[in-house]
Amino acid sequence: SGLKSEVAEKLSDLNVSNFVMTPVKRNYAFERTDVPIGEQYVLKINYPYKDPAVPADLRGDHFHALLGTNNSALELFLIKRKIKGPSWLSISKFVACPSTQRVSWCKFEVTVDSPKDISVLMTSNTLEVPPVVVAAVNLKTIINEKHNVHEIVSASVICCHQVKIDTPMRSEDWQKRGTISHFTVMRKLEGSIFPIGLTKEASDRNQKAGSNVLALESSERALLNRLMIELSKLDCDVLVGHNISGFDLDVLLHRAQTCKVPSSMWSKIGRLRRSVMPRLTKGNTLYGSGASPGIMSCIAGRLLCDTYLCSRDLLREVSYSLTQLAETQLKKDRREVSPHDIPPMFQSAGTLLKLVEYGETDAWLSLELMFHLSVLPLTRQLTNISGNLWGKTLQGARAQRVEYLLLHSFHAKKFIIPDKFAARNKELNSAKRKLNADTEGGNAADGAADPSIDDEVHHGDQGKARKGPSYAGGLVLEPKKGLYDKYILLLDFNSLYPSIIQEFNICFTTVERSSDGNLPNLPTSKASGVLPELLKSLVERRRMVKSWLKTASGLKRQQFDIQQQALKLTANSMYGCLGFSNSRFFAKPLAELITLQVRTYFLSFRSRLTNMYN
DNA sequence: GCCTGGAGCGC
DNA sequence: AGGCGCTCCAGGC
Repeated sequence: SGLKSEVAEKLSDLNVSNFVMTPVKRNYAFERTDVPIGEQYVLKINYPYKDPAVPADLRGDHFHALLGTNNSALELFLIKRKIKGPSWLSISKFVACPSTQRVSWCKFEVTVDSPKDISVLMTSNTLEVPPVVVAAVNLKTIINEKHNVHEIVSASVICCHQVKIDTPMRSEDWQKRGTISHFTVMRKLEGSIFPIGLTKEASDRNQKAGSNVLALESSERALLNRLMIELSKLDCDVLVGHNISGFDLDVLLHRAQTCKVPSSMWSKIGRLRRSVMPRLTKGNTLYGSGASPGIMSCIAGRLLCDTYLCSRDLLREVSYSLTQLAETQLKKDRREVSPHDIPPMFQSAGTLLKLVEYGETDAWLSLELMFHLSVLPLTRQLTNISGNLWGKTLQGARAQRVEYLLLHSFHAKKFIIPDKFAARNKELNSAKRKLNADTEGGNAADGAADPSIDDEVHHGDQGKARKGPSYAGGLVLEPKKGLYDKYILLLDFNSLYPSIIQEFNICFTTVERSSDGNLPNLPTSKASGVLPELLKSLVERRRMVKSWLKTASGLKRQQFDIQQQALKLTANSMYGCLGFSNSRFFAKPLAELITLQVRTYFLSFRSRLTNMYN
């Protein structure tokens, strides 16, 4: 037909030679006004990722919108293969990779031709969840005054070889003999030697342990090399540390760079072979905002658990320092060592062995904190519910969890899903940038503020300019002052917002949005929307798990408890993302409609109560 | 005395 | 890199 030949022509203009086109039936229900709502025939185009992407704003005589032009390969893979978090996969066809062509440090690497050769194993319920290897890392550094940087003098690792990810681990579970190993690698200060007796002590310890538990190196470079070799031997699945993403990894990779550690060494911090060090600092310089994308790419293939960030998320404390948390959470004393305390410790073997002890203790405390908070089972559950990446859940990324939950749900019901950056906003933003640049570069004496900028600050639906609320939320009644000494009734609704969404069938698919963005009407359609169905299934799953919880005991019970918490958390997170202007599923009219129903319901509930009890 | 914005808590 | 509602407080005018 005309459409096919037009598309074929446009694709060959882009040098895309190998493509497949199929007419398919798909639904659309999102915010683009140039795409009709409801079911229709669309042309699905497939071609390899090696070829360039089609510009999202490309139009033709036979088509007037393009969607999904810029989807990431990873997202497409997870959504289309219906992979929801860590699970057993079955790979039907693969070839083992010859050692010369490997891209990873993995013991076993395969190449798969088509994503369709990979599918979630349906019979996986009967399979045991495999344990993972967790390595806790702690660096001790001194400060180089001249360059104002940290230099590493010692690195300690505590490794736990049999960590369960489906149930919490009690101390006696993970502290079992034979499942834990430890080592510290230390170096001497520049231009000096190790204190007398240290070398002997180290070799004694190593002999007694039957392995290298204390390695002494002559330079920072040698220390880093040794650390990488030991870490690659452990080949851990999870790296853990207190503020590891804000400090240890950053220092480690910067020092590897400065000391010219070869890439064949430093890249063993992750599971991907790399030859060039990525840009380590990029954008987020804010303290406590997690590791930079460059750092994260270095540890690809391993999960990162920062107990400082986890504690901030899961606990309510005055301070989240390891010392404070060790005291309040673990009931343990911790000795604080600042970088300035360290150089004097090099004067005697005794104090230097203390430094080894402090390093290993810190790694241990961070590990213990991770188990104490059940970080791995909880984040794994959340990830299995939403179907995102476990590593992202470990970094927080709540909005992304909801995004994946909805991506999976809508894809399963044959909906075209919204693009990551709506083409409309992109055009708008770039146009605005251009406008600003023109104003600045042009006549600065003009003085008058650009009305479009002003406009954005006040309305502020998108962007960081938003300060005040953009729509009405919950209703708070004026309290009636006085002393109530007879009865005080506390009423708590079960998941109020999710219940309202279900009760009034509020969904992208059911609510008709007006083009001016005004408050829409309640849906009249009987057919259940995707959001209400999704919430219903989450609530049902939770009810089920809670019923198992009643009769279970021990580890099983804790496992169910974590699962039901995760289900509740997921259901309750969804509304927040509807009102989040940077969300891919941002739909202010829906969020507004939900809060309106909550207010209306609340007022009618109050009048029923006052009628009943006067 | 009035207004505004940020912090911090609540759901 | 969920939302809004409310109180308190500091600071500018």
